[in-house]
Amino acid sequence: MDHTITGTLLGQSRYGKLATVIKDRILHGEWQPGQMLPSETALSEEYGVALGTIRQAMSLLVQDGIVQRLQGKGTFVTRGLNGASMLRFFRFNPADDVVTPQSNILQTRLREASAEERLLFKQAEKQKVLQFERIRLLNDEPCLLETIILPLPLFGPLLDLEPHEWDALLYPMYRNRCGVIVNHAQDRLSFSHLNSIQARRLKLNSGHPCVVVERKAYDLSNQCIEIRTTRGDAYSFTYTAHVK
Amino acid sequence: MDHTITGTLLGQSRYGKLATVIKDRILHGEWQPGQMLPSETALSEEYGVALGTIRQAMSLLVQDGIVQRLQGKGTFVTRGLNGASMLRFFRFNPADDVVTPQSNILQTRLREASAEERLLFKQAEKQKVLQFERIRLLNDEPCLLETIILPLPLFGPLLDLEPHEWDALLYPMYRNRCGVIVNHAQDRLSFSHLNSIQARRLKLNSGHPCVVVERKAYDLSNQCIEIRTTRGDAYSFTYTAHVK
DNA sequence: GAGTGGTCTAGACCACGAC
DNA sequence: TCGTGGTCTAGACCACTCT
Repeated sequence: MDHTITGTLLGQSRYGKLATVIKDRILHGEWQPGQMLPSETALSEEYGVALGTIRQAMSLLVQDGIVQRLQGKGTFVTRGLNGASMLRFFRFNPADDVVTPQSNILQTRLREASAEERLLFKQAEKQKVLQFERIRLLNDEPCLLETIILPLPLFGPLLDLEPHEWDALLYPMYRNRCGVIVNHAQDRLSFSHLNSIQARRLKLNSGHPCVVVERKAYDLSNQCIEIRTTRGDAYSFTYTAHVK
Repeated sequence: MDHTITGTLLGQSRYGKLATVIKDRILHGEWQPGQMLPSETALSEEYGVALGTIRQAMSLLVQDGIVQRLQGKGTFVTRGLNGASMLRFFRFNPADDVVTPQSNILQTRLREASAEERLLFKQAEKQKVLQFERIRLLNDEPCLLETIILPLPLFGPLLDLEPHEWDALLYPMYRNRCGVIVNHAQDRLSFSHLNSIQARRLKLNSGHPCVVVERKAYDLSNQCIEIRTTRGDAYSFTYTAHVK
């Protein structure tokens, strides 16, 4: 195979070009999530570069979170985020952290995408989005209320699901049913109050203080594939950030 | 000079040992913040290792935030955090971000360190701490209320200062007056309400919702050197976090 | 033992900054 | 022009995993 790196990608080092080329091959599905990439030596021969150059390219992909390297085993395409739970912003149960909360899908509806959503999702004109709400429960007590918006036609396979067919963890479900890998996300936190409907669902009083987490999730190619708004009791809010 | 890397640091790669050795030399003040380290070739000769090995050691120090490398210029010891402002958690003025808020020192007092503080600061028995409050203002309007605790004798040079002699930015002041470099910090966010004293100082009502940021700041050797608690209007709170 | 990534070497040349 | 870090090569050996 002639995968020789040409000079078409200007302004980059050789390993930079290699990284983007290999990334493209992954995005085109040449190697599926969880699968092993060719070994360093194989790639260095295929591209006609030194081992060290391949290694530098690979370390870029590791930084991007696109591949994962394991000594003695190989280099593997990432499976993306899985838990990435909103619970990391809240502390509902001081005792156990490892619990996966239950999930209740409340209602799903199909609607036209707004202008802003079409822009984020890079949708064509008059495309639709799938919007639904769900409640997450710990020990049968509601703790988080989520509104989730997904672009069509990418998430078409979810249209026919009954509420009880949804998994408790959405991101692995996106991968299995729609082939979508969630690679990273952006969370915006702010403070607000629950309206009466939200309050009833969380078994709190109307006007109760809450923290709002607005998440935009992206796939391997930096395409936004989910908009999620999560509300939880402000008194349960706790978050730890590391500065530089 | 015989700086040959011996086998005394077990379980590490050669560049790992080199990194800790060079880090120690920095911590012992051999090269001051802002100064240039010896070049790669000089270090490789001094330690009798290949250039690439020095480079790997250096990239570890870059990751640690201890040095900064500039092509064509050299490798420099970090000057640490400077602004690192609490304003990044709040949005008081949609227009301008670049403004440095004014600073008002309210009161300073010397007191015994609590057990927890002695532990964090690694203080000897019966050491004291310097505690003070300050208000930060934007356009002459108070926006943040801070309580700051510093260990003695490290921060002794600040004991004799009059309130007006304090700088608006504390971290550069720590460096200049006490030789303390703030390298990283841990912020813990939660939600609460202002008591009557806090409310009066922020010109808000008692019981007004607020966000509390509890910060622990550390120097180059991972020693905690400041405990800071900041309160601000919850309605001005906004924070963006990147997930993986 | 065969195959993987991790470490290390001893060179070479390039890109950038300062003088 | 010189010194700096950045890139690249073509080897070698080590540590780990699987079978």
